[in-house]
Amino acid sequence: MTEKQEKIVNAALELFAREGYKATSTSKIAKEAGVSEGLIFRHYENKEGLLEAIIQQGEDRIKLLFADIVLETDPKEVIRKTIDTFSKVNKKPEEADFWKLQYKIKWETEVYGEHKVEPLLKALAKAFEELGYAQPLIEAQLLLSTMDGLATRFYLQKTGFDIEQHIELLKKKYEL
Amino acid sequence: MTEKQEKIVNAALELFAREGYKATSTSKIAKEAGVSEGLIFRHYENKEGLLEAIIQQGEDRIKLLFADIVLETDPKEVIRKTIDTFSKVNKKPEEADFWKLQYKIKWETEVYGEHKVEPLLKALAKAFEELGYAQPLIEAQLLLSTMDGLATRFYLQKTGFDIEQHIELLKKKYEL
Amino acid sequence: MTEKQEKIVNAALELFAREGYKATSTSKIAKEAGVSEGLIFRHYENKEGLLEAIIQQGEDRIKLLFADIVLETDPKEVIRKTIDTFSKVNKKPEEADFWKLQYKIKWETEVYGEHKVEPLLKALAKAFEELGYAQPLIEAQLLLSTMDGLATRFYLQKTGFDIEQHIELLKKKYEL
Amino acid sequence: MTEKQEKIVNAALELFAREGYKATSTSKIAKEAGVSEGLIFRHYENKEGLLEAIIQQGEDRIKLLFADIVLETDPKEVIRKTIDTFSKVNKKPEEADFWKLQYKIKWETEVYGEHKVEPLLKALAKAFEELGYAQPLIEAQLLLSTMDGLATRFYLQKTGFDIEQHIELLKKKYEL
DNA sequence: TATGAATGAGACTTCATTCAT
DNA sequence: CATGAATGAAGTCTCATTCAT
Repeated sequence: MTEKQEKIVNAALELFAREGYKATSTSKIAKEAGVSEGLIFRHYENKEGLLEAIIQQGEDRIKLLFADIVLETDPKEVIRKTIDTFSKVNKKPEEADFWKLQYKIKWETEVYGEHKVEPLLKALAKAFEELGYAQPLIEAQLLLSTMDGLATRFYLQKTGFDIEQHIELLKKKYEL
Repeated sequence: MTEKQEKIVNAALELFAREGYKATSTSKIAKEAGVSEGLIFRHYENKEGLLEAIIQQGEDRIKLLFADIVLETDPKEVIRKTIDTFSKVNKKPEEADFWKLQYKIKWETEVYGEHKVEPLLKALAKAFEELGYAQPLIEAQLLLSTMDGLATRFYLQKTGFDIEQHIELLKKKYEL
Repeated sequence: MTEKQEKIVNAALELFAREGYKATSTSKIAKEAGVSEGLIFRHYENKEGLLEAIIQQGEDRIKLLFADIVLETDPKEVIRKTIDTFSKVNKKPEEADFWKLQYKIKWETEVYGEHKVEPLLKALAKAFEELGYAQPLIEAQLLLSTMDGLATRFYLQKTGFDIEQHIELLKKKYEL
Repeated sequence: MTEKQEKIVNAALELFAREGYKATSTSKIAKEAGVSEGLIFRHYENKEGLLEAIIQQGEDRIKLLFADIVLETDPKEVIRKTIDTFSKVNKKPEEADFWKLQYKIKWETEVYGEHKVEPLLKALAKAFEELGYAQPLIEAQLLLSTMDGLATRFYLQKTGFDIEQHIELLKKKYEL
């Protein structure tokens, strides 16, 4: 990846996250990246190709994040790490765009991206099972949904939404 | 609202919900509505104006839905009704577009629309307080977030996502 | 066909004939026609659609020209009229663009457009047969090819190429 | 001419012949030739320069082909050789692109290239004169036009156009 | 010699919006 | 009220060409 290529990806990531994929023009991306518009297409063929490259990057990053959790054996630890990873990640402001895009893009592409969280879901379900929960899979899905919902608020509700308290409450509910 | 006006709104609602606001052209709306493109602008001045009209309609409808809950005095009933209203509404296929748009538009406009749920949030918080929960407001927000997250999955995860089971589990957690 | 539509077609015809289809930009057409570029696409969907409309027009016109010949019963008349129609047509300067395009477009689209001359070919073959020529179909094809070749020179050879003399010679060869 | 230069010319020849000059991008040529795009411009300055080089090559080749005919003294032989050369050349499939381009390029550049056939034309006219034809120059031009027309069909009419029969008929007409 | 990143102009096309009818 | 022709700006993408390496 050349230097300019990186600039393109960064600019696109920021703009897609802020304004949305459709609402971001390639000329805006080029201007923001300080690059000629044509270069985008030399490297990515398509505006969509650019998006896909960014999404792919995201997927790799997510897998990396979850790898640690999936290998964990203590069930309580699995749940705790899941919640913590999620909360930690959202707090790094320099990665905010990246994560916001992951949520936003779901609604623009209408692809939920189940497979991305599949390993995590399985690990969570197993953990809940070991802890004796009645419906471990549903339980796991519910937890992930709750965190999805919290993220939505976190990213869209401008006025100080303090996610920390919700995280704490959530942990208490799972006796962590 | 004339007959044609209604056709416009319905077509726009469906298309905005399915394809997104930005991705829906006024010409597509006109074609879908069986109306000339110019007519849209006679009635709504703007594409944005059309969206606002639809959002306004939505707000009215949501207020109506919640009015009943807000007046409820039994705290457990408040929580139960909140969950049930949400689950009932998502199940009516003829209203699916309407609700989907509510979720989708948040991400396109980056406006969470806090005020829409404010009364419901207050009622829930009061209910949790009366039931002796330690952090009633956080508790209320967490519940709403969970339902937001469930809706996201419901609307975006194509392969049979059975929301019913999650609803049941959720109720159990609140001892309903 | 509205007034502006006609202007578009005329400008396109002229430019396609002069510069070629590929080498003519829609913006040039719009400018030449005194019309906004967008209008071209409202009426023709595509640059290609515009070309097709023009070609279709041509086909209709050609059919009309040939209709007369095909109905002729005297075999010598059939051949004479074929040659004369061809020579007359090429001489009208206001139609030059139209005919030039017919020839030029063959090479850009790589479609010979056999079907266009099929009825004429049949009529010629029948005429040659009645006149006792040994290979009437080949004879007919050869005549048409000769006229194709003459047209090529006529349209491309800038310095005075006097087609009249060739026509006369051709007629003599068929004893007309 | 280096090896890569040859690859460029060959690729360009094929693409220009198949798709046309305007419709062939330098990037397509580079890809087809297995060469970097920049190299084309190191060797030819221009896309147009590349075309001219190819055309020049063609001219040399044509002169070579005709040299033999021009030196012939027997008038009937001149005519026969002209027709045969033309028919032989079109039958070699590995040279098809080369010849097709000669025809095609006329229409894209609107240059008939009279000078290329001038010596041949003169030789033919002389032959017809010696054979006592009334209008030897017109006669010569007519013959060349016929062959032009046949070539057009040969190159553009996909469904089996058997040029052999036309050649035979043509010869008969000149009592060869 | 050869590459391939980079560019700027311009290609085709879509879009929201206006306006005469 | 309603149409649909018309527009100008902007959108995505392609292209010939340049240049540092």
